Amino acid sequence: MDKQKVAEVLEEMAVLLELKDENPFKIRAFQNGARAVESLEEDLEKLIQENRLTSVKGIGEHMAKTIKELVETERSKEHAQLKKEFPEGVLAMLTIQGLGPKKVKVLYQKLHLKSIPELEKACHDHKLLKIEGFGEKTEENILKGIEYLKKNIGKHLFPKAQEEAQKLANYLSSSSKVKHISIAGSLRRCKDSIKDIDIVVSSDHPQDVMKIFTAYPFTDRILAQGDTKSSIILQSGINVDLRVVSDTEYPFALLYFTGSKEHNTVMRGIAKDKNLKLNEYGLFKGTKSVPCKTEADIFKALELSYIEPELRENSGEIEAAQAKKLPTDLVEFKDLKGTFHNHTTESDGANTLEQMVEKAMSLELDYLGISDHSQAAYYANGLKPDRVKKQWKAIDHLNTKLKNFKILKGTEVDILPDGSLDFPDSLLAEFDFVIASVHSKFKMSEKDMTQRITKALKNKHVTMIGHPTGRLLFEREGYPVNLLELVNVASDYGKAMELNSHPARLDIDWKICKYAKSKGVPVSINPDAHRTSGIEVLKFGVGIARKGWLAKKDVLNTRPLKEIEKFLKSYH
DNA sequence: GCCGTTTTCGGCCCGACTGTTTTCAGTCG
Repeated sequence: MDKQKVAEVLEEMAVLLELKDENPFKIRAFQNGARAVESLEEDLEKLIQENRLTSVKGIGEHMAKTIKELVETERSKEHAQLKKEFPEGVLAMLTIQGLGPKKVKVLYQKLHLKSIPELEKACHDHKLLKIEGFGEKTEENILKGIEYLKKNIGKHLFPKAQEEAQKLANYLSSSSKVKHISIAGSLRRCKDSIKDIDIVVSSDHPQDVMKIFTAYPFTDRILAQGDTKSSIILQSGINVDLRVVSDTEYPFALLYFTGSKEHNTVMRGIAKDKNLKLNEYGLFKGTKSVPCKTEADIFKALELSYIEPELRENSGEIEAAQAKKLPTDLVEFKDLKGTFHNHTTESDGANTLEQMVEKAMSLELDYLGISDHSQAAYYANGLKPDRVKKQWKAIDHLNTKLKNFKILKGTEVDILPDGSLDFPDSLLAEFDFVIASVHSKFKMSEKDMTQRITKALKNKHVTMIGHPTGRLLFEREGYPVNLLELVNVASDYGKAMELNSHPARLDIDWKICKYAKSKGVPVSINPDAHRTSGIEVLKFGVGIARKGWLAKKDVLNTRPLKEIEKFLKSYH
């Protein structure tokens, strides 16, 4: 069992202990243990072999034994014992907003509710009112929470779907029967939430390819198997459609199955205007087909500039392609020269300043902005001014030792409910950059929230707003805020906007990126990294930025260090 | 359960909000 898996088991044990109403500090010990394992720099198996597990902070005798057991036998007796006490569905209830372990435990013990559907019915029948501590509002909120979960059922975050798709694509490519292969659909378009995986293959032996496909070892169920199309459900629960076509059909199939549906509809209309017919098999003039070897050829045949897959949402890209006004140099990962918004062990990060810097250097970045939390973020071990100054010293010291790399001193300062900031201006003035974020009091009216954030953005020391809507995909809606107005203010005051690259955030949304670009507001692609591997999520931010039509010049952190320092100086 | 320039027990990040109560428990960040 690998680190990630071990951490997940420990995390689940913490949840089960919570359900059992165990000592809260014991629960936290398991959570800490999980985090410690997950953020291990060293090889877990090596640590076990050399009997050094307990030397890791947060792992004691007991946890070390459990981890060893998990790695060596793939299971833990204690974990199995805990799981036996609560049915699966009871754990699932915890994913409902506003329902924690205490309430779930009562629902299970008093009403014998064992799953979300049972809970839903009980709410409709007003059975919860009988229990002390539960009222009408609670029932309403639970139902709302269930609604929200249902809305997102069967959807997956981009990285999860991407990983599964890539694994499967690699498996298929290893067959000599597969000539061309591409991941298509919403994954290829870099959408932030993915419903299923589409793969397009060209082959002279479609039946063989289908056999190989349905024999994929990580298949849970085969839904359909034909000569051109087969569908399976993976063990991870993701649906996969495979299309197999001939080599000549391949570019057309790829275009068609990349979509979007709306984009395809307009494309077919354009073909029709030229007396042509476009479908997944080809482009036809009467019964004669127009030969195209690549997607680019198809666009050319329709007198359009090439449209990158990320842009194919029918949101103006076809008109722009007709007018030859599409951005030609969409941002790429290699364009990023540095990045902001990174946490260290000073606040709630899992890795030290040194480790974060080392990672950034390995990604060939030239600068890294450190922005630990401010004092109001107690839960995240936010820094008081004296600790900020200590960190500055550490950064200064490390900077003198670094060649061709610079650490920028920043903060992720809390925006307090009245729009004021969690540090005095005198302190803010001394940071290289300031990210201002909302972490509290989400339930404000849109007007009040917009005012609150606007006030923060207007503070002359603030560089940008962090995760501007606070959304967590599939978990929580963002707070209500008028983003267009925020972008307008950013434009007026010469500020930047953050594109938080965390796959569950991807905040601001790609649609807002487009608006920011139109207003000349630079977008900063930030990782919001809480560990070294967290910096790698920048690639997802790049995907969203591309989707939002951002070219290299529209992204703040494609600028070289010298330019960035000049830009940041304007905030002093 | 983990930790300790406090060595074998006592402390472990805090505060706001909500909905339930009528003084507070549960949840969240």
